[in-house]
Amino acid sequence: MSSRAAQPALKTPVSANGKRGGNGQARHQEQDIEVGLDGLIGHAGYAVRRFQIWIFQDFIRTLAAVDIKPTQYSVLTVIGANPGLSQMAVAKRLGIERARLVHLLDSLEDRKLVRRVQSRTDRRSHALHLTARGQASLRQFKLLAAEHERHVAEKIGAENREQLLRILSAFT
Amino acid sequence: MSSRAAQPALKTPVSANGKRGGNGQARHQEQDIEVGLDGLIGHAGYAVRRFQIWIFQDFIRTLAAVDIKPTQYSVLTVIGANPGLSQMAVAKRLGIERARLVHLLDSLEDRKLVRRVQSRTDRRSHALHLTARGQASLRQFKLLAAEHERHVAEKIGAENREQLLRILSAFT
DNA sequence: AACAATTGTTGTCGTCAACAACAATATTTC
DNA sequence: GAAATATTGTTGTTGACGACAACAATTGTT
Repeated sequence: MSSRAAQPALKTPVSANGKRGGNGQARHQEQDIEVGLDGLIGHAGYAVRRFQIWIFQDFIRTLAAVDIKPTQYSVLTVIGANPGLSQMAVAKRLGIERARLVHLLDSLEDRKLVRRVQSRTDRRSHALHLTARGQASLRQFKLLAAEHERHVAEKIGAENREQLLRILSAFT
Repeated sequence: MSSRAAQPALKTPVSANGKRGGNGQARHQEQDIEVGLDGLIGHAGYAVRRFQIWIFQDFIRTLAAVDIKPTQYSVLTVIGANPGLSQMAVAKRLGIERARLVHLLDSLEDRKLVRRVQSRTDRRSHALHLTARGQASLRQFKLLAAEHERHVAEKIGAENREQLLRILSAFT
């Protein structure tokens, strides 16, 4: 571990401020002081959560001009690769609830990127297709997404990114 | 569903066709058919998101008996390692908004795990401390969190987990 | 034909991030 | 030292999101 005690240490680098030379002048520099994470370091979940936040923010920023968020991109990509899928199938594949997918598709349909076509084989379900505009747009989105992916590579290193994809390939 | 789920996904995107009449009998087995992710594979963000969902669910499940969620655990850990921190400092360190931290601390204070002590050097701020009960509880939480971490190692492999932590160490 | 399951839809609830506004207090500036 | 500015904790609002529950229409099952 790094510097600080791993156990219930009552002393801490941060609170030193309170005891030390104790003149009443407390300048607000607490923010600069190193705050120990203790047990949090070594937790995969914490690192993954922080990384996921970063990566989503970069995706949103990179695709801000076209106003496409990660979930929307994933829906468009799956429909583009598998035209005619039902909403249930898309939801299942992406781990989205069908109730949520309804709103996502409403938005994408409003933007004329997706069409819900009544299925002839099952009148309950809708066959999902990209419109011509949706296909053209998706091509552009993919270019921007590739740029985002380059940002990731810059951030963590190209070979680290490869390793990451390999390690997490089971979750796709 | 659609008769033959559009296409065998991984192979040919049906794009060009669209009009292939041959739908025949529709058995509802679309769910079993492999749905291609196309461009989604190779996107770090997608894999990371799915993994993060899995890892949080396992954490919540593993610590369900003590009713501690990931964010609560991170707050307790940081306070335990750095007693006397202000709410602002904790929020900044963990990337939580201070508005959100208010509710988190309300809950933890109700459960007698944390105490907000009025700071003598800055009457605006609260010095955060674990109660005796909070310290004892945190020790138990850490044991359960370690068990969760073992689940992660089982899921992706111990050395893959190590690599992951190394790759993402910059985000902690 | 009666019953059960699936699909899309609507709605509610709880979590969470992102803001905005505010009172109390602290710091800075003149 | 007084006024202007900034920070801290708090409350509230908004919107995205997952988890559920209920429902009509339709399909599958017995």
